[in-house]
Amino acid sequence: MDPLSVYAGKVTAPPLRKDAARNRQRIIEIGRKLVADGTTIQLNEVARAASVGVATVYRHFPTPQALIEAVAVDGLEALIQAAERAVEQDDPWTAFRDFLVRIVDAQLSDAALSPVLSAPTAALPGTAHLLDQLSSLFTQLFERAGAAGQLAPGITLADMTPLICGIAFSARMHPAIDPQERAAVGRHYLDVVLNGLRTR
Amino acid sequence: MDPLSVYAGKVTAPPLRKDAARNRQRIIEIGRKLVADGTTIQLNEVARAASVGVATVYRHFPTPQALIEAVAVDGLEALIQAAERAVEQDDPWTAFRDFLVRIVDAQLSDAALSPVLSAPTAALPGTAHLLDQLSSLFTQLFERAGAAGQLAPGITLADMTPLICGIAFSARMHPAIDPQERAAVGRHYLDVVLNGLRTR
DNA sequence: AAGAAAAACGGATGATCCATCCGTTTCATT
DNA sequence: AATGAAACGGATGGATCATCCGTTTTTCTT
Repeated sequence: MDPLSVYAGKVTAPPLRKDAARNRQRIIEIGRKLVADGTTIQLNEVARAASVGVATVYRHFPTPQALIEAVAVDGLEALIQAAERAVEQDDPWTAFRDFLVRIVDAQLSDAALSPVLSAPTAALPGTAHLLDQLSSLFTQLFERAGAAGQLAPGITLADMTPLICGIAFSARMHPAIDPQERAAVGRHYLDVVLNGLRTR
Repeated sequence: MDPLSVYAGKVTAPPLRKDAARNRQRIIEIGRKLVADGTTIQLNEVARAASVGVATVYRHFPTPQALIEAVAVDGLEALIQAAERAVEQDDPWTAFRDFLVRIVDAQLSDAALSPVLSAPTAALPGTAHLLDQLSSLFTQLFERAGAAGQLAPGITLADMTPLICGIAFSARMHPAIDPQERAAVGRHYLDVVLNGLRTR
């Protein structure tokens, strides 16, 4: 039987070989460190730091962007869980607002998230799937808030991702040293935008 | 007499030699084209396109950032003029708002401006000077609006540059094709933020 | 457990990109 | 026209990128 047909259409790829899984994990770990430090990712350098051949890195992650996405997976899953909890919330506006607080905060504390959330297209299929889930949940939150008459007219779903990423961008640009303070700045900017977004 | 002492403290450098001025202009023209196209700037490539030696490019602009700043000069000067006109405006809020509209629009129509306005430090002394002028004029606009009681408490001068650049970032992220439409999106996002900023 | 097939590995290496250095040319000055 | 200073160009050494292929490791089969 052709392996291609076996996995065709599946999101889950065949399980990795033991050594491959180990190396992949090592690479991601190094990637996480580099992303956190704000260093621009160089795949050759990642290989050296992970004590792994260059080709191994390139096989797993053809581009730095792909590695960043792999690093972002945990954060994306956490956001999806938060969105799932939010859709359970009774009050549409509270659900909407709390989730936005969460997503801004996440972008500021996890440097891998911003590039993934603001990238037009994903490099890894796994990321695309997570982004789809997140997008679908967020759409619900947005439409519920809109249906409850809480959103000013003229605001569309397509505006939300840019606005959220713009807020994170602004907060990152603010000359705040300490992460705590930066989170507060992000929260502040979000409040400004939410004020502007809300029906008055 | 030591040339250093002659020019010490002056912003204006000794006039360029004829050939140097010509080459500098050529290089900037090519740079303008590349920036407009959104291409990442490679100094060797710029040299080739400008029919000039690599060293000539590096002598004038040690980094891509420096070339971008040179390209941005016209836009910066236009913004300074707009700010000067705005401080003449009678109504503090109108002056403030109109200038923000202008600066957002400028960032969206001139791709060289964003990196310069959001960069923490300038690569060329000329840019630093222009940014200082702009900053000083904007401070006046901001403080007048604040003194008129039009700004919500909690908003500081240090928030304004991040917020403005964030708005431009958001608009650039929006999936709008046509520049006209993108300008409208930027204007829209600015309205949202201004709503949130204003005392109610 | 042994052997074979498949999967993954590593790092040498050619290709590409970067930026400096220095011999030559052009310009301004007298 | 001569001289010194300023600017020029591009060859080139150094760094980074990413592929290719001979070797090793794992998994599967019998």
